[in-house]
Amino acid sequence: MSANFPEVQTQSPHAPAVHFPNTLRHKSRPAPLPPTANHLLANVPVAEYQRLAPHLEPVTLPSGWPIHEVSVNLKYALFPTDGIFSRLHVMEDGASAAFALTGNEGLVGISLLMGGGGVTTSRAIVQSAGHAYRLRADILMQEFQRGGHFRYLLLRHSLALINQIAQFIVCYRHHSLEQNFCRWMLMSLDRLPGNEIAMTQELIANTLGVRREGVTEAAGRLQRDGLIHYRRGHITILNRPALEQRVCECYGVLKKEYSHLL
Amino acid sequence: MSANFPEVQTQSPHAPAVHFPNTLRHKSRPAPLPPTANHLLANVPVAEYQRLAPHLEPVTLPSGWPIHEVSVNLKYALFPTDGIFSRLHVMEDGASAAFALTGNEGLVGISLLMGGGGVTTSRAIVQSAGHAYRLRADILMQEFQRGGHFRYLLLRHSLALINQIAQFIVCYRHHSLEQNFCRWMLMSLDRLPGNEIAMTQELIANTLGVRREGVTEAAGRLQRDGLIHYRRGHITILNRPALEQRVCECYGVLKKEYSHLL
DNA sequence: GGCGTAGTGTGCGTTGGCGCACATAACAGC
DNA sequence: GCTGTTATGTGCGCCAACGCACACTACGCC
Repeated sequence: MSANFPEVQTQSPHAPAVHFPNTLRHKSRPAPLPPTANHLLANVPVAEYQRLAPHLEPVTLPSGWPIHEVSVNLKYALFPTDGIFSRLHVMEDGASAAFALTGNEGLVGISLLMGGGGVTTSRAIVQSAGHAYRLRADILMQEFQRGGHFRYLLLRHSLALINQIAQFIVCYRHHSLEQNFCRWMLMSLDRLPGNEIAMTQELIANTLGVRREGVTEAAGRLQRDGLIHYRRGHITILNRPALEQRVCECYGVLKKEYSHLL
Repeated sequence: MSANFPEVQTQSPHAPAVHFPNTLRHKSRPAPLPPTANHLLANVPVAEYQRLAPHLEPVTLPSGWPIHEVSVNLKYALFPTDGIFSRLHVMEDGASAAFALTGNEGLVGISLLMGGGGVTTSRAIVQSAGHAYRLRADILMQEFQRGGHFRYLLLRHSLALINQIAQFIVCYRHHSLEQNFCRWMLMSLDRLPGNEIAMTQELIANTLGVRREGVTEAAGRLQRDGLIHYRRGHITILNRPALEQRVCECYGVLKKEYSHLL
């Protein structure tokens, strides 16, 4: 719990337990990446960047860390440099589904920009450990109000987010569990350095909003066909082209949308 | 096809045929509603409103009218005063699902604001005939850039839209066809004057991303239980409280979110 | 190096929604 | 009123995903 982490903002004092194996902190080295590893920050003009830079504080985010719960007031926005961040909509009975997945192409904390006062309506967690730079809400807003290129970038990213969520809708609605799973793996892979994803099938199931056993079966099929290999909590992609063959169109659409951002 | 209508912007010259029975134009009287019947416009401060007012052109929108297709450049944003507007994400094979439903609380044409250059990634159609005021893209952008309260309202609405789509995700994922259907009816009803919705089961099925027969069955059950009555293309809600009993939590969540906007 | 827990495998029966193929009925236009 | 079209009703078989129950096993920890 070093001061490096963004303040945890939980609604209830009895938030679901989240595990932070000590090893994780060893595995992930101190952030070697500059803020410009984040595509948004990288594209901010120098004049604007110089105003922001002093306020960018590096944070290390271990896998499973809850960035924020529902109905909290955000104090910071996060600009990831590596790792993956997942936004989940959770229902009363605990059922959930991810509606967005963000890496170093975006930011977490949209509701700050959009006049929501930073009040969240969803849960955000660290899907894959990584690093980010956090920016105080007031500094973010101040720069956003100035209306330079920074604002353009943030709005443009918000639009991409809307499109991503809309695509998730049809994907969840019309495609099979296996296709959802393939899309999720490829999207994750695009935001990770290697070809391995560290995540339990249970968590994947929560992310996709399906049964854990369903993930087991799909993963089993894909392993049998030699596309992936997995062991407790780790998926290794062996044959990415074959995976792209098997995924639904949604992956391609989202990837194209993402490329437009650059 | 009076000049009153917003210019139709189709990608292909062979867009799917849309029917406009002449009667529809008779049923819907000439727009008696002022621009301020739209909640966004109603809340703009006078000084800003006076800049916009000269550019607001009334349009009449018949049921089924395609506001825009995918991949077109929007020339106008629409501020509805009545009627319902539905945004659909369509896939290659034609399968679709609505990801948002907008009445006089919002606007259609978000992508103009968000730096997308008004290039759409979805289809928008008129679900229930109504009226709107259209605003030229350049005027909209100009006022948006000024950064007054108008911009705040537009951003706030965009956030509500994001939350709406996210809620749709879990609703589609975890709730039954019948619950989706009930939610859709209640949301539509909230945006309509009477207690009748004019829409065929075929179109409802496209909106919800399910089979037409599934809608027939669900509607049959609800009619048998006395909650609704329907005839070719018309649903009348007879027992709204019972419907609210039967709908999933999503309706309540969305309604609450919407009330925050006011 | 054993122990316990968290993660995974498997096998049911159940079911909601799909796809297809028609039958039937309501309404619009003449 | 007649007629053609468009909307709705119904009955299949089928299958993906569910819910539950209970193995099994890998790995982290002491």
